[in-house]
Order: sequence, then C-alpha cells, then structure tokens
Amino acid sequence: MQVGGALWGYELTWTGGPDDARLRVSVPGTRRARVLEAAIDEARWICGLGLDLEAFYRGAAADRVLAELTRHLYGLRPTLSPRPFEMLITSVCAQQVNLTFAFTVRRRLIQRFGEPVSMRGATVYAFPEPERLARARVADLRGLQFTTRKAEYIVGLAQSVCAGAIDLDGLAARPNGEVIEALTAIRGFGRWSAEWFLCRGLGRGDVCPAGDLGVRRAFEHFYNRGRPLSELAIRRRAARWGAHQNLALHYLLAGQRLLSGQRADRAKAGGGA
DNA sequence: AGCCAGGCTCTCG
DNA sequence: CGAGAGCATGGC
Repeated sequence: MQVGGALWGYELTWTGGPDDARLRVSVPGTRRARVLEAAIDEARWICGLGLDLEAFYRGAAADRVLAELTRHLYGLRPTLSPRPFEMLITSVCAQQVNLTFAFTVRRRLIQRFGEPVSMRGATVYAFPEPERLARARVADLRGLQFTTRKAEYIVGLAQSVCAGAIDLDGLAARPNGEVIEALTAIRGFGRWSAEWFLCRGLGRGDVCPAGDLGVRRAFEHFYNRGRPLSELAIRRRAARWGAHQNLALHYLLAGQRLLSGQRADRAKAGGGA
C-alpha cells in the first residue's frame, strides 16, 4: 500500500463467524493515523465490505440454485482488486491459461518488478507501478514465461498509462459501457478483461463476464444439466439478477469449486482399487 | 503424448 | 460483421 509516496505492508486477520465477523488490520511499524486509515480503506475495498449481501440474499431466495448456494456459502464476498492497473495486468496473466499457471507468472512479475517492503522481518512486494513496467523489456517478461504477445500488452499498457494516454483512475466515475469501450480500445484487452475489470476492479454489480470459461461452465452445470449454453443465453439469465449479477456469479463459481473439491475427496476416499 | 486452459489479435470471406 | 487460425506456455 502506498501512502504519500511511502510503501507500507499490512496484515489482515478475520475473526468470528459469518454473523459476527470482524476484520483486523495491522500496519507494523507505524501508528500514524493517515497510514492506518488508508490501510483500513484498502482492506474494506479488497474484502468487498461495501457490497450489499443482504439485498443479494433477498433476491437470491427466488432462484432455486442461488437459494441453495447462499446457504452453503453464507457470508462469502468476492475479493476486489485494490488498483485498476493491478487488475488489468492480472487479467493479462490469466488470459487463455490455467489459473495455476496464471498465478505463477503473476507472482514472478511481482517479485521481479515490484518494490520490496520488509514487514516483521519478512519481505513482501508491492505490485509494480506502471512507471516500472513501462521500462521493462519484452525479453525480460518472456523470461518469466509470458508469451511475446502478453509481454507487449503489459509494457504497452504501462507506457500508455505513463504517457497519460489512458486515465485508469478516471474509469471509476464512468458508466459500464464507456469503461468497456475505453478498455477494449487498448491492445490486449477485450470484452472478457473489461467485464472482469468492472466486476473485480470497480465492484460493479450489474455485470456478467459471460464469455469467461469458468462462468460458462458454472452456468451450464447449475442451469442446464451440464449441457452447452450460449453466451447470449447466459447474459439473458444473468440480466434477471440486475444489480446482483456480480455477487451471483461469484457464488456460482464458488459453488463449482465446492463441488470439485467434493469430487476430489470422493476420488481420494474411493481410490486404491 | 496430446489436449486443455477464467483470451486476444489478425485475417479473410 | 462472424468465423477461423495463430499464439506459446504449463498442467495434467
């Protein structure tokens, strides 16, 4: 986290259950109010505390699938990205590759180009600023196992931001359609990236990245007995949830993970024949 | 070994 | 426009 040009590491700790949950934020090494308040603000944002779960649950009761999932996942909130640049670079990492690999190359990028910050004797890294990645070479990023294309997207975005050609911070004040239009005009960023940006970068509720592979699988599983669904069909169904599409699809995705976890457990228990 | 992975760009009809 | 090829790599 950056406050007045200085970097601070912070820790988050959850205590209590879904109904009396408390989030504790600590910033080792300072008691300055300005820093602590910034950490609290960022923590609230990252953990999605501003999202209206109660309103979502009221609407979800009318949907057979969501009614079931919200019982199992009561209290779950999507994680939001602290900064627009970080969100966009992260989505480049996840384009077209499995998520395990996506997080691996993202971690390499952060450790290679991010600023180290020591905290309680350990070293954590701030996500790289545009200024740093604008100076990065495509060859260096290739060494981290980015494809040439993705390396170009990353450096290109960073350079555009530094040149003032794109105002990422200004996107928060603009309607969905304009945000999608602005982002898809940037090389390397299509509708998928723009819609996830709205969901996880800006916390917009009335968006559904229907082209996403995981979203599509979740809709097909829960609403079509595992048979294919067109992107349009998914958009139409999601549109009925109005301002709660973002929350709804996060519950669907989390529901899928619960099920695949159960399948893995069963396989482990039944294996050995 | 070969198919798949939380896409995007470019080209061509 | 809509469809299709190419990208380039790790995971399983």
